[in-house]
Amino acid sequence: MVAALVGDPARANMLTALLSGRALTATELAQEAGVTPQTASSHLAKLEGGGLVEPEKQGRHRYYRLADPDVADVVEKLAGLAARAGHMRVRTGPKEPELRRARICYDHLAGDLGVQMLDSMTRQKLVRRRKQEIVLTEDGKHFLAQHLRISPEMLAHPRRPVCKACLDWSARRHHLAGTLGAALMKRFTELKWAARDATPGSRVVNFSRAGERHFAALFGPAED
Amino acid sequence: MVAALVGDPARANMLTALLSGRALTATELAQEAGVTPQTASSHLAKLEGGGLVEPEKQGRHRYYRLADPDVADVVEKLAGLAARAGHMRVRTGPKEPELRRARICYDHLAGDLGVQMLDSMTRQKLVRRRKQEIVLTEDGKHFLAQHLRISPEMLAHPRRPVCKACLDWSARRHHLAGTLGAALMKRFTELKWAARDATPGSRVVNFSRAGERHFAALFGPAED
DNA sequence: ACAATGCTTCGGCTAGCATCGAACTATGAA
DNA sequence: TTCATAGTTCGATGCTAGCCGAAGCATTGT
Repeated sequence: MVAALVGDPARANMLTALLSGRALTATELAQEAGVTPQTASSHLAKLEGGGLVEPEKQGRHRYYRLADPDVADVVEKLAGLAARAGHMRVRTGPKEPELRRARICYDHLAGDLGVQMLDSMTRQKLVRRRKQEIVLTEDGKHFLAQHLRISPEMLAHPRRPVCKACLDWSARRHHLAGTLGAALMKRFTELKWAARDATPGSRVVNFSRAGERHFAALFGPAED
Repeated sequence: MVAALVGDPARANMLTALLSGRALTATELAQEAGVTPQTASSHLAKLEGGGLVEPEKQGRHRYYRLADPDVADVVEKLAGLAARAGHMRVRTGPKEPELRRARICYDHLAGDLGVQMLDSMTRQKLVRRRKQEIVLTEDGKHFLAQHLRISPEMLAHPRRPVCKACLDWSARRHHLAGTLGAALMKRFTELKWAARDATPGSRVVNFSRAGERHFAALFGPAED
């Protein structure tokens, strides 16, 4: 029975954490639920079996998201009933705004700006996307060479792809990984458009005023 | 947690039995759930504590009914999800055929006829569906104005969408909610095509002979 | 190659809870 | 009153399922 799945407190916590629409890793969900990773793994297997969540593998991470809007709808309504019965749940607030905006994911740009960049590149036909696959177009090569002094040779690597879609945890969209994603981040740093936060262990990326302007000129959001 | 209450099979059976809107006695619910009266009593106390059901004492009987339409809605949607996951409930036999055929879901039409209507509207291109989203087409606006005297202005609402997919519990498909779903049901009632069952608390919708004919003319099933 | 990280599987422990038998209260009928 | 029926409370039992420690894969990074 599906309701039994939602009934367990640990699983309920996971589902409410996923209500934001973001995809979360198994360990993050374990923390949200306050259980060890082993336990969380078991819960997630059950949720998946019940069709409530869907996994997406990404490297050695496993991102989970709600399977479909109906599930979110039911979980919300259930939470509503629970609230009315006096059983209010603590609301998870927005954690760190600057972390959502721009951060390092491995070696490339993630967060809202990372997502915006990939969106813009797609719109400008610098890359072509088909499902998870991304390829650099001829236009894209010219664009990179002209504006950022990035040549195709710099992107060659025996084992790593040039372009790769990487799931973003703050926005629930993809951003650009691969050697191109890394090269772009490296160039932004060299040009002093952006720098990783000084705090050790922090993944936040701070853009300078000028950097933000230049970035927007190249990869600004869609204008409606 | 409220979901845990619905999670237990015995309690879930009781709640689905109550979905008809009728009030049932404790012993009847015990039979529905397939447990002894003692066990049922304990379950009912819990459901009452969680605000899901409300008792009404009458002589030496205790009638239980669902506490309010929101509860019915959540239980239905939960059952819908369960059905989709293949974990179809054993007990969900055609207990009440007329309930499966046509009933009120908040303020719009649900059940087989509700699903059929949305299907037909999609097929006739009166609405366009993209995933969960439904939009009224120009054809649809003309159709509504011509056959049902429903104008787009009547559907405007600051916060409520015109069209919305709502998961149906008996059929495991979607039917039409939103201001359009409500307006259609209202018009059916005004035209005396259909009327809510007289039994207090019942959610059954009865179509008249003529009403059924008119409905079929507009939203009849696909002919193969 | 090796180590580190993310996640899963396995085994055993434990707590919670659904279940029922038996006894108790309350309403209604003779 | 006495009996019958509806429903509850109590106590004992047994099963399920959540939980964690330890160990096993898989992927990535040095």
